[in-house]
Formats: sequence, C-alpha cells, structure tokens
Amino acid sequence: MVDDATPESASSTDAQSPRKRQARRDPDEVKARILNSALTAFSNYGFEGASIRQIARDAHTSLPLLLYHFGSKEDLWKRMMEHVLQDVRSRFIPDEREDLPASERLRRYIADTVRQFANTPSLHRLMTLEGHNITDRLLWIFEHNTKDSMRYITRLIIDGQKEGKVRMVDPARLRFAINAMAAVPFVVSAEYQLLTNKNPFSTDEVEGTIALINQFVFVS
Amino acid sequence: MVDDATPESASSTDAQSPRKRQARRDPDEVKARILNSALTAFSNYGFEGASIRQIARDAHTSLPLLLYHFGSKEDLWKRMMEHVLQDVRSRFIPDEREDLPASERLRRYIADTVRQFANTPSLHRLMTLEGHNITDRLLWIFEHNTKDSMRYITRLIIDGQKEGKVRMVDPARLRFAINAMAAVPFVVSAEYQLLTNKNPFSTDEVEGTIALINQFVFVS
DNA sequence: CAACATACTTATCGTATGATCAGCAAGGAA
DNA sequence: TTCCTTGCTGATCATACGATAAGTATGTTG
Repeated sequence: MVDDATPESASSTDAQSPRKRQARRDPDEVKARILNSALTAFSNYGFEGASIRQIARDAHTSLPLLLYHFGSKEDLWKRMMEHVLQDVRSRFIPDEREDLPASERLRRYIADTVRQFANTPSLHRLMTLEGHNITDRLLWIFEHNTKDSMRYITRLIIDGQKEGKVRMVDPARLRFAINAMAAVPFVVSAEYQLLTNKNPFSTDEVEGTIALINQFVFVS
Repeated sequence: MVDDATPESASSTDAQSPRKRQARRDPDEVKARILNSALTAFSNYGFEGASIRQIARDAHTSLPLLLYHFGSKEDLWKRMMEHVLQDVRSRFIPDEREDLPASERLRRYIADTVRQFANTPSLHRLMTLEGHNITDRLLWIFEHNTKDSMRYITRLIIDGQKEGKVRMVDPARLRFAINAMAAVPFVVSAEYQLLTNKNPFSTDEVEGTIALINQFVFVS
C-alpha cells in the first residue's frame, strides 16, 4: 500500500528478492522515498507549486540524484502517479465477482471508494488539482485511470437501476456525486475537523460517510 | 459580480462615482484587474504555485506596482479572498425571509450554492487547495466565511428535519455532502467534460445538479 | 586484473521568484 | 507658486527554481 505519511518503506533487499543481492547501495529504497515525498508535495502544492528540490530534501537525497533516477519533474509526476494508481487498482479490481448482483457490487464499490480516499486522500487531491484544466497531465490520468473506472461504475449503476435497487438518476451525474461525497471529507480534512471537531479518517466517520452515500444512492 | 474569466472591469470613473473625478490615473481599475488575475492564478496553481509576476503581467501592469498596491503576496491573497467572499455574500444572504419554512429556504440555499459555484468555480477551488492543511490562510477563510455559513445552514437542516421534510441524517455530514456535490462538477469541469461530453456550466447541467441534490436531501 | 555499468556527488548553468528602493510625474491643497 | 500626497517605473537584491555536465566511488562481469 502507498504510504501517505511516513517516508519509510519496505526494503527490497529482503531474502525473497528475485534480483541479485545488491550490497549496500539500493536505489529502489531511495526511489521509493522520493515517490512518497513526491506524492505529498504534488498533492499539497500542485504540479507547479511543488519543488523537486524540496522533494529530494524530504526524501533525504539530492536533487541531481532525483533527476538521475526520474529524469525530469514531469517524468517524476508520471512515475509517482503510476505508483499510486497501481496501488489503488491492486486493492480494487478483485471484486469482479459476477455472482453478485450489480447493486451489491455498487454497494461494495462505494465502501471501497470511501475507504480508498480515506487511505490515500492525496490521490483525489491530485485529480482535483488537475481536473479544472485540460493539460497533458489530466489527459494522462484520464487515459490511465478515469476512463476505465468510469465505464465500470456506469455499468454497475445502470444494471443496479434495472434491478430496481438504485435511484433512477443520470448515471454519470450519480457517479460524480458518489465520488464527490466520498472524497471531499478527506480532501478538505482540515476544514472538516475545524467545522465538526471530528476526525474524518476515524472509523466512525468513514462508516458514517459510507452510510450517507448509500442512503442517497439506493432506494429504500 | 466577480468576473472569473475576463480582465475587464467596470470603470469607477463613471459619472455617479462619489469620489472626486480623478483625471486619467485611476488606481481602482488596475487594482480590479489585478484582483481578477489573482483569483484565476491562485485557484489554478495554488498559493505557492502562483506567481505574482505573472499575475501582474496578466493584469497589464508591473510587479512593483502590484506590490505597491497590495504589499505582499500574502496580502494580495487576502485582499483577493475578501473581494470574492464579499461578492458571494452580496448575492446570498438576502434570503433571510423568515416567513418561508426552513426546508424551503434550504431548497433555495442549495440552488443558490450550485449556481454560485457555477459562476465562481475558482472559489471552491481555492478552499479545496487550502482545506487539507491547517494554514494561516485556511484559518482566515474559516473565520471570515465558513464558520458563519456553517452555522446558518446547520440551522436550516435541523429545522427542516423538524418539519419532516429533510432526510434524517447528521446535519454536518449533510452540509458537507451538499457542498461537495454542488462544487465538484465545476471544480473539475475539464474532467467532467471529458467524461460526460457535457458542459457542467450549461443551464441544463446546472439544473440537473440541483435536482439531484434535492432528490437526496429532501424526503419524497 | 581490466572493462564496464550503476549509483551518486559537486559545481554550475540560466532563469524565475518575492521583495525593496530611489526616483519621477501628476494632480490637489496651501 | 510651493508643497505634499498619490501613482507608478527601472534597477537591483538575495534566493529558489529545474536542469546539466563532469567526475567519483562501488560494485559486477569478462
């Protein structure tokens, strides 16, 4: 799982590692630290606001080494994005169990999505930061993630509506609403905390958010 | 109204202006241009990502003049925020008509909020950019806007629930959900357009968004 | 051992950033 | 007419930015 907060990461020099033992210098470790720092920085400050110098500093490395491993700021952004999306997918897609009715799979998707954003609030922040303007980076996200995800959930909504379980509203609009409600408490967590005196990441709040979305989406 | 796109602004050298006619040089005009450019830049790139040099350039002025009028980047941000919040309030608060039931006022609040975000998507982008971290700027927004707004709408929700018109869910959570659904289509408008091939700012989409939120909030 | 690739460092590039200061020009008030 | 405030410009500051080049260790492979 992507670690959103701490720079620590599992070493790849473990016994079961397939590659030959690489003595003391392990580039994968510093790369992982850089990717984690990059996630924090890009999601906090946006692409142009983030400084790869600062990212290198946070990862306890130097700027030239960062650029040696990742080439450029743009490339670092993409590698970071691939890293975090791969992590998302690894915990998501498995639920293709065709034996479940669509509405039930939608219910699971909602819960997974909320927990996903709770675990990795940076992800949705990244998409929010890019989502207002058509840039190369938005198109990149769209091709690598959004498009497939959208297709999948639209299917679920339509099938769930046929089952009579899902409220009859425009699927695209509903998907946006689900995403919005699932993400916003974590994206603006500080504001949430100021307003409600509650930690949106706590189990109670996460479950409450899921329950609210379910109330909206499914017909009673 | 705050103009989110064009740098043009109404001149204050009109005949009805109370201040003495000020010859050719009118600082208010260039100040207005700067504020509009600042809104665009800060909401696009975040506080640290935005460049006051570029803002000055967009406003057809120089950096020293910008700093002469606004002092510093931080101060410009605050003046810009005051400017946009004042504009929001001027089109909002009037609906304090006590003769209407709370649920009806909530219905109006929802429609106003959606249209507000459609008119000034930058505003919510600004709050999203600040909302994840407790900074001086977030606290500033909180004190100057969020707190009062929250108090007002929480009242409406609770009263609406007493009237039996509003779904019985936690008021704070409901407010966040309303805000999220009202804002997100405009905040990530480019993504919205890519996914749905529809313009979220069009009248049809705005009204559709309002209708969806109403379906969720009010009991049938 | 020699040859070579990989990981990394130091020094430096040109440019952009936020900010300051001295000076100037154009009113309005005395 | 003199003075003073206000609006504005040009030059310049130290610092930060993304990026590159040259060189140095530390392996692994032949």
